[in-house]
Amino acid sequence: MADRETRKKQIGDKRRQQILDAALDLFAKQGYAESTMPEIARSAGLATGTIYIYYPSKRELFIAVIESLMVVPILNVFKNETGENFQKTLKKALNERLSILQSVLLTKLLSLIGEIQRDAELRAIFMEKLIRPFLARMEELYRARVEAGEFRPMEPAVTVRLVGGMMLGMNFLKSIEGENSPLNRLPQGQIVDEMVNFVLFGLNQPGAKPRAGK
Amino acid sequence: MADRETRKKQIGDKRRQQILDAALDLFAKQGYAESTMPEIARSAGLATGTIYIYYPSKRELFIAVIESLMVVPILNVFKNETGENFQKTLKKALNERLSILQSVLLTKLLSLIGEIQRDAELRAIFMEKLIRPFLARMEELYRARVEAGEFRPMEPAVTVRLVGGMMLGMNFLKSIEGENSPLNRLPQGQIVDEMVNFVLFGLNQPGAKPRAGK
Amino acid sequence: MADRETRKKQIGDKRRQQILDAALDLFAKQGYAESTMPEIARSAGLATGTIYIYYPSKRELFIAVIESLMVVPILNVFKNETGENFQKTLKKALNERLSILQSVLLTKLLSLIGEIQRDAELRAIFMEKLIRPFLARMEELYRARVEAGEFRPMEPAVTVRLVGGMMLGMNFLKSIEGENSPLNRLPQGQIVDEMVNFVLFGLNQPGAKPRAGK
Amino acid sequence: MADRETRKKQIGDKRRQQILDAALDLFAKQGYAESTMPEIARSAGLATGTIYIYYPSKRELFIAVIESLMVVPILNVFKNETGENFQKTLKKALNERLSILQSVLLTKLLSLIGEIQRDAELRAIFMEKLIRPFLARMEELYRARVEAGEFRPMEPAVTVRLVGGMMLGMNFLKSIEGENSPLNRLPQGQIVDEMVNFVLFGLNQPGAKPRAGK
DNA sequence: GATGAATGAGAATTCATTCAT
DNA sequence: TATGAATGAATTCTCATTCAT
Repeated sequence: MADRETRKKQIGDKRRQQILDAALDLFAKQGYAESTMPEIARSAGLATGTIYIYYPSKRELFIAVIESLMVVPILNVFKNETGENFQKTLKKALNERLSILQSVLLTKLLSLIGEIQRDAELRAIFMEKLIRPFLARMEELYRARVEAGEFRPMEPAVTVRLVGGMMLGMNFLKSIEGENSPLNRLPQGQIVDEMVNFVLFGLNQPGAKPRAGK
Repeated sequence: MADRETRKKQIGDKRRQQILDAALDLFAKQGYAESTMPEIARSAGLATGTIYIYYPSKRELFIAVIESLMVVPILNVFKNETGENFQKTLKKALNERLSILQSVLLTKLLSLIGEIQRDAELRAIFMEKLIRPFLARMEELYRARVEAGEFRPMEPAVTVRLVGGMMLGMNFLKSIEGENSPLNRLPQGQIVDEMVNFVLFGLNQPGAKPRAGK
Repeated sequence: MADRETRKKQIGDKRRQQILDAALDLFAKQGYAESTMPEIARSAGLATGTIYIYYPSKRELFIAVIESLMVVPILNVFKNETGENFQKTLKKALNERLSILQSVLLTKLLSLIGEIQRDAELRAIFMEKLIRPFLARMEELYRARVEAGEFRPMEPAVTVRLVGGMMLGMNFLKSIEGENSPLNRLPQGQIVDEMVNFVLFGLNQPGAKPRAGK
Repeated sequence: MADRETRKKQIGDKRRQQILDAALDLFAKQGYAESTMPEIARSAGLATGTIYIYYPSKRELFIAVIESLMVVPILNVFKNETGENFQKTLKKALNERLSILQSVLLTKLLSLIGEIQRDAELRAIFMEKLIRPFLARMEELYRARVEAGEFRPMEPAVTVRLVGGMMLGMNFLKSIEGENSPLNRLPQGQIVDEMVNFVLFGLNQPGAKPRAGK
């Protein structure tokens, strides 16, 4: 039977994954250039040469690693939200999925942003597979809300980059602050509440009278 | 006289700057590991050995480069704003200083974020010299506005990371999108308007009736 | 019965030959070091490991390849020639057998001469199995002709190396010139005629009066 | 003054030569693939990395080595010979220059013939710089002798390859026989005499009556 | 101070050989 | 027997750093 074949393929897939996992860890922790093939191999529990059976070069391995990050569940942050009380729904959704934004994967991705940005091929992959779909999905949702009369009409290109950037940027700050970030000392519920309120209503104190001119 | 001394020192400073400039350029364009000392030297118009007169090692040079970025005028984004019509003042300020956020320096800094993040010493410098002052300055301004009754009281730690992250994140998106970013096709005035309105009032359409719960 | 045994042996011989053929091809085309075992295996339609069942190492395989070349029909170039009109006989013989000298095998052998020369063991095999018998055979024939009064008596050691070297050297030149060799544009009959005439009578124009000494 | 520059250049040339010498020795003794860069460096009294300052890769070094062999004084074997007693002149010339054919350089060249033959670029260099000029020079001399009525008219393309091949081939045989070659036990004068006589008059015993046909 | 040739440790990659299946 | 994935020693090449000039 093709049992033998199947088994072989499975082992191959397993090896590939083994290597990918080890490589992602090391690349994220030490950067691309500072991670050596023997190191990756050791970390994957394999011999150096074995990696080359599955990935023809360090660069190809890196590309595979980056591509594996592109399926990051970031896109799921915006699943279709059509609850009735929109504010509540949003909070619920964010509460459920904020962790996605703070996932290990996203942190690893951020740590490799430099390498991605500097390499044309990687940048293209990153744009096509992650950034564009992410922004497109946001824009779609935003437009729907505007049509529903719930959101103010703004330039969508700006809006999605403001909100999307906010999510990425906040996560980046949290990630670089590490353990010490005050965000770690606040209950997630509160953070989500503040986020939602900020996104919906801004910083403005509604009753505030515009300051008088001189 | 100490004229000789002075002259010497000036030449030294000039050399140091020459090297720093060349190194920053290359590090930002190619990353730390991919930039070689001979390359940096050539780009600075010097011989390889000369660099070692001013910086004891490639790593020290990198640290100096990163430190040179820490004086980035980012902090000036929030100079004291106490105009009377607060919204107008903010717009004026942002219009003047948005370019700071889109400065070449910030782009270079972003491209080296990975290297900074992975190195404890650099991360500490980055936090102390840039992130913390930046967030502290924002927090101070925010608190003042809250006391003035202009801003809603929120948890300041969250607020500043939302707004600060938004600014960084939007800039990052713009930078990674490159030429193709739609933001490049909008007049800066409009972008600033949208930003300010978003920060002040959020996405919410004021008149919208909250959707009825089931 | 030993039928099973016989069958096994036949398969073994076939495998051995398969491998030998593939290896000879590759070694000749790319050299020893540049030919890899997986490559040889693929070219033989076998798995890498299978080669090691029949040859214990790459080196042993190479030796076997070289030995297989030692049975090259070069020796037959000088089968017993005792026709009556000696010149005619020689031409006929050469016409029949010149192709031997231009055989693919000899070309392959020449391309591996370097490897053979540099390895003491291979050099010994080459000398014992090919060069010495070849020269010995020539010498024997030459001596017979001298005794028959047909050839001038010369130092046989020199004579055979002159004539043998001529045949090898001409073939080498033709082989390295490849397609472009003018020899390819002459009819073989003419070449043989010229060769025989040269070997028998040299370059000298019979009637030429020796130039007067000073 | 440009003294400094000159000095530098001289050192560079010296290094280049040092490396070339060591590389030629090793390549000839062990072959291209079997000679390692550290080995070559050690043999040249330098560090491995130093070689790469002067030759960008092992292959380039090899090409330089082969090119250095192309100036081999082989071409001088046929300097213009126009003495009056042609036979004497030839003997004298060969006596003086036979050593050229047996030079170390030619031996080294022969040992690398395989590598040259298998590499298109090297083969082209070899043909252009050595084989073609060598054959052309011979042809020119041969034609002159024919016109002078001293040599029989034959097809020059064949003649030069016969005589040239003879010289190469005899040398090759001597080289592969090594110490044991009987040629080493004969006085060079005798060898030259035999060569010249063979080339001029062939093997034929002048008085021999052609054997009767059947 | 300035130079850049020299160094050699360290990295990526290859491939003969082994061995579990 | 036959297979081909796994191994790791060996090879080429790079580059931070040193130091004689």
